[in-house]
Amino acid sequence: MATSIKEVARHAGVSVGTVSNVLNRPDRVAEATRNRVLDAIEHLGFVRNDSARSLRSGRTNALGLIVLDVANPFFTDVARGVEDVSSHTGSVVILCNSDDSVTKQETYLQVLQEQRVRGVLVTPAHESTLPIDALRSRGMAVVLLDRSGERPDLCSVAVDDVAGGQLATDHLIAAGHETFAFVSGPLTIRQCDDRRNGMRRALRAAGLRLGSSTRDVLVPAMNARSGAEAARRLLAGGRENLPRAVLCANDLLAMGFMREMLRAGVRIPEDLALVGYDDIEFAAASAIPITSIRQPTYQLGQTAAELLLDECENADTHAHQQVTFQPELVVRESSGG
Amino acid sequence: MATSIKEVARHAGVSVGTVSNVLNRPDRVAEATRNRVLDAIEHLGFVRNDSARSLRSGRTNALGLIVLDVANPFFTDVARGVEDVSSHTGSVVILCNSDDSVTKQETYLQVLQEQRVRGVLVTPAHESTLPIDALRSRGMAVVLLDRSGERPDLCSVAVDDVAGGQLATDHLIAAGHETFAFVSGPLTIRQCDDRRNGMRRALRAAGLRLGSSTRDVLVPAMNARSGAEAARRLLAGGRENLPRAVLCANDLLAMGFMREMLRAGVRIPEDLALVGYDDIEFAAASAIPITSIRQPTYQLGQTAAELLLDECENADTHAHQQVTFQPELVVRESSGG
DNA sequence: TACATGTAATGAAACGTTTCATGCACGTTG
DNA sequence: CAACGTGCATGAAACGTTTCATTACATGTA
Repeated sequence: MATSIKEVARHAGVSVGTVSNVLNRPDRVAEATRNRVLDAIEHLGFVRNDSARSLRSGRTNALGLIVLDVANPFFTDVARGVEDVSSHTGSVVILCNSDDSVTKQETYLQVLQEQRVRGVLVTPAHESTLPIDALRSRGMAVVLLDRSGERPDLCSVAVDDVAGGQLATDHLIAAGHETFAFVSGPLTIRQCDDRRNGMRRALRAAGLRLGSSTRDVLVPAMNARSGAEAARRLLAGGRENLPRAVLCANDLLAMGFMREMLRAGVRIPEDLALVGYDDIEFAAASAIPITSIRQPTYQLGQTAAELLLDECENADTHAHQQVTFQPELVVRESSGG
Repeated sequence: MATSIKEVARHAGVSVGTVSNVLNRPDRVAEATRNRVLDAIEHLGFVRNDSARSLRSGRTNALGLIVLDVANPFFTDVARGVEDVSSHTGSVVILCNSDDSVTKQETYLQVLQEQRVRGVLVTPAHESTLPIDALRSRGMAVVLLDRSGERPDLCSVAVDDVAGGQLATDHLIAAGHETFAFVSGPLTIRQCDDRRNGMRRALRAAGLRLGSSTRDVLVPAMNARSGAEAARRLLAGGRENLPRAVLCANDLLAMGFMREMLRAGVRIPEDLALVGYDDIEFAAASAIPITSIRQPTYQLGQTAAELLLDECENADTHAHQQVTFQPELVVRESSGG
């Protein structure tokens, strides 16, 4: 079907070895010969067969990326960072959504091994333990995404969610507020738990008694609908008992929360200051722009890809790193500017 | 390095052919032998080498997906649809962002050919002509994404943007409005142009004179910032000259537009009815929920992947299809409910 | 007993590369 | 003139599978 190196060789009147050299070490071939080969390639429309290439050489130029769900803007940006880095090195990204399912994750790991990818970037599914040593022994590098240094013999890249929670809360404390609430999905989600801990740490540091100054409002999901539910629950306790400052575990929650509060006549930020998390594009575009915590998601992907590629290229000199990025406070109207 | 079929064969005391049969046609191998081989595979931690597999068989199980940018929620959902379908058939998706650059697109097409992917799903970069016949002649199936049937000998999947513009406008006309504006990015973007044409068609059908009843507000980008700019430009013409109904070419524009209008004291929908496009998640979550046009993005990806796989599997019976999905109006507060 | 039938397993060729030891033709040096 | 580099090109082996013609053996039938 497709033309092979052999046909090119025949057409150019050289041996296959020479064609391979033209492709891989053009400087070792005399100019006249090289041109003859290049003409033949052009003329026949020859395209290298990467399967043969990597079968023989033992290395592919593909990377695996396993995320929970690309439809989540967080992972989308990460994916973009990964793809940009790897495209610069001529590598190719195989995209996998695990949907936080251990089964899917394992299936994909198997497939990626069969593909003999050079390495995988993986956000481990909830509660799963990656068979990292088994992967390693098959020559696959592994970098953890969005999980901080659980193992020192591994590269990982994450954002410090405790610091983020703290940052947001410090901002609210500085504005003089004294009663707080944390609106969040289940605390079994690591991000939620970390952000909550950051909040509590900030409150303690400010000398506030946790029991009386703050409360948690836990809802089942991390979307706008759940945010609205949280607002209704607080409103049910009576207008006079509302907290003065609220931190939501992500921006979707904050948007739903805000809408419900406004509808009930609560003024933001005058009556209640609000801070979200993630700084998605829409946080700035909403009717009352939302103060939020920005994470360097794109950079997260970039860095992870760079670490992985370094581990592949320079296996001997490579030093495993646990990179933790610091989040950033973006102040907007919802918290009083 | 990695253990091969040969070692498995030796360990199980059979020939390599038998191991291959256990892997590919287990029913042709006697149970006792099969178990012996499976044990050996388990014991040695053998993982098939897909490079060798596809070199020999001439077919891979990889698909190429070239989009303009996965960071765009539209393409993210499409990608999700593609990935779900292909994972069911054990295929793998190679993700490529062309950033609407012809050069990048060509680079990726080259790489995908080298990978000998079974086919590509591609949103062609602006103004580019795909070398479809060349791809075909190398055995690669092609399905166009988000471009409607330009060629009858090709599968394509798209959403009818003209119908969408019409749908949105009919809704505004039905509400009794008589002065309109279309807020949009450059009309060189096909989606913008199509949606505008749909709008004009609806206006004409309602017997309105285009020249006096509607105007275009064109801004450089399709984001919230540009939406705000469009609003300021209209406000500069005097409050009394504002249109009564506005269609924005996407929801981000609509969000920025709305914010600026609210800030200027224009009431939505009382003073001005607003309709967006795309129905992104945040359209519903915004302070005044935005009426929008929903597109079946996930389904778009699914269908495209299915068409591609059918073209690969059943090359002989496959009939090329140009699928056009119909968009849907989602009415919310911003247009008066 | 001889023969056909069917089931299992075998062994080697082939896929398209890369790699490496080898060969050849020159020119240079002692 | 012999010996030796140097620069290019060659040809065959190897990578790990799949595939297929062939063999081996057991069972059933005439």
